[in-house]
Amino acid sequence: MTTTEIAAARRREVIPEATVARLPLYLRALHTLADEGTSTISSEALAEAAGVNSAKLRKDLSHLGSYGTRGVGYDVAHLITSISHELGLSRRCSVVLVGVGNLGRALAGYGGFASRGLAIDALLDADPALTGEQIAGLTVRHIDDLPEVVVPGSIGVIATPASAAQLVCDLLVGAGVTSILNFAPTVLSVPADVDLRKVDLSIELQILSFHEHRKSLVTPA
Amino acid sequence: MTTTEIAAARRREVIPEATVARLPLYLRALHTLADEGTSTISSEALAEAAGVNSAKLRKDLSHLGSYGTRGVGYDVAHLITSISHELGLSRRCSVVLVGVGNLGRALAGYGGFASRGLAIDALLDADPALTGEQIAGLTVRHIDDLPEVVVPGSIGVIATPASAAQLVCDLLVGAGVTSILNFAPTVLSVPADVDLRKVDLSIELQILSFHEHRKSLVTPA
DNA sequence: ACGCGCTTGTGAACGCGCGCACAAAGTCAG
DNA sequence: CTGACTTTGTGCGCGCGTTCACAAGCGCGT
Ligand SMILES: NC(=O)c1ccc[n+]([C@@H]2O[C@H](COP(=O)([O-])OP(=O)(O)OC[C@H]3O[C@@H](n4cnc5c(N)ncnc54)[C@H](O)[C@@H]3O)[C@@H](O)[C@H]2O)c1
Ligand SMILES: NC(=O)c1ccc[n+]([C@@H]2O[C@H](COP(=O)([O-])OP(=O)(O)OC[C@H]3O[C@@H](n4cnc5c(N)ncnc54)[C@H](O)[C@@H]3O)[C@@H](O)[C@H]2O)c1
Repeated sequence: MTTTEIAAARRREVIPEATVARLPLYLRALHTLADEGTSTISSEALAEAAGVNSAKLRKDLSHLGSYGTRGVGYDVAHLITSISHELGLSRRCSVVLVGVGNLGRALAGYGGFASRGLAIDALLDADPALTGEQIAGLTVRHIDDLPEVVVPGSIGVIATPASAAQLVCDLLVGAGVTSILNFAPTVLSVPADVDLRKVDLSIELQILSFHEHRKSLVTPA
Repeated sequence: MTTTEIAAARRREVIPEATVARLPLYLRALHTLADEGTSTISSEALAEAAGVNSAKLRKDLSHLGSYGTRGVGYDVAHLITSISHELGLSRRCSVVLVGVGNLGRALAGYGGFASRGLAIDALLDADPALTGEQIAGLTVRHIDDLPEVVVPGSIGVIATPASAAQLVCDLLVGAGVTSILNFAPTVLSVPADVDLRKVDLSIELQILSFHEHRKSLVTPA
């Protein structure tokens, strides 16, 4: 890290969580725009492409300290660099996936991560029958090898059954992982310094089910 | 729907979106408790199991109009019935999945939905080579058959490449679907009366990447 | 050089959700 | 029956996030 970057990090205020969650959205829209040859874009147009309010977009970008030009808009290439750097995607980010079942295989074979600086670097499973198998160019290793594949900054992904999730989570934390994405439908407990996010498909469907149910109540068949 | 239910729906206030998102969490914890033979539980204990604040839990449940007993707690079985009904899970909810690729297959083979009143009823794909194939007890049908498999109240799931997502989305809306879950990394536009939720794994990883990057800044190696 | 029109950046108001803390309400023992 | 204990239901204040609306800033045409 250069001294310039350190200074920039100090100067920069803390970025609101809600903003962080939208930066990847902007980044995707910007990549699309760049591919189309667009070099400059207004907050209005970019907000439209990202599906958000333009004032919100401007406020979000202002947190980055990346300045647009009044009367013109934002420089697409500069914004991509700026957001990528802020998200830590400039230097490739290592991802360790635990649980190579139905979901794990789909994730391992997915190309959408690598294209944005994220790459799955290791596949782990407790099933001896799976270790050694080649999936998407990676060799499945035994869960006991976890400490060997974790490097500082690694992100852990849990795709095991719910019953094994807390155990695997503890192993990850023990190996030094401080950022975990959990697909198992369980509440996991982690130390305060570990970031834990979850993706729960059942919950998403149940939320939709709720609204569908509500619609059927106000509009009785 | 009985007149009692209509009356209940009228009496019940509108439930905050944040509460709706937590009901499935409570429901899961309650099912676990019921399986263990617990018949009564305090808000404190249930909140612990669901990983939320107990005051928040009580406020959430108060929206349901389901009353606990002071000094005792909540009746587990009654709460399960009450939440399930509120989420519209009492009568089975039909799910139509479009796009039987890596992710679509994983979803189709997943048993976690059916166990909670949600069941995938139809698999659709545009690839003629896939139509007729049996997956998880269902026959893959051609996307052109969409109108035939959609019933009132169906939930649509999009697991196609991003390039086809808006097209598929329009087809779903055209067929009468008003609740859609999208896995493709694109912004979709839908009429105002359609509920659209998205699950974006890349975004989750990028958010974790951001925090990991931040940690490395304040603790320079 | 200068003003016109466009776009950014942000001040301020609003609404929502969270969590503390407590009164009301019910249980249970004696 | 009474009193002590337990747990619910909620009033209230706080902080975050969203949005409107506008002043400040910049480029461009003339
Ligand atoms: N498949 C889906 O579409 C889907 C959808 C929603 C949620 N999920 C959740 O994602 C998780 C994985 O789902 P799946 O369908 O891939 O399950 P799966 O049973 O197909 O795969 C689980 C894998 O985890 C491995 N495993 C078990 N214990 C382990 C341990 N202690 N350490 C390492 N690996 C271990 C198993 O060997 C297996 O390969 C589950 O928690 C499931 O509830 C899956
Ligand atoms: N695989 C993953 O782990 C993963 C992770 C994150 C996001 N996603 C997203 O989920 C989506 C699906 O991913 P995937 O890996 O399963 O892709 P995939 O290419 O394996 O499967 C896509 C399927 O959609 C079908 N399809 C294409 N156009 C269609 C149309 N117009 N109508 C109906 N079906 C059509 C294809 O025939 C194919 O079977 C993609 O948008 C991807 O970005 C996938």
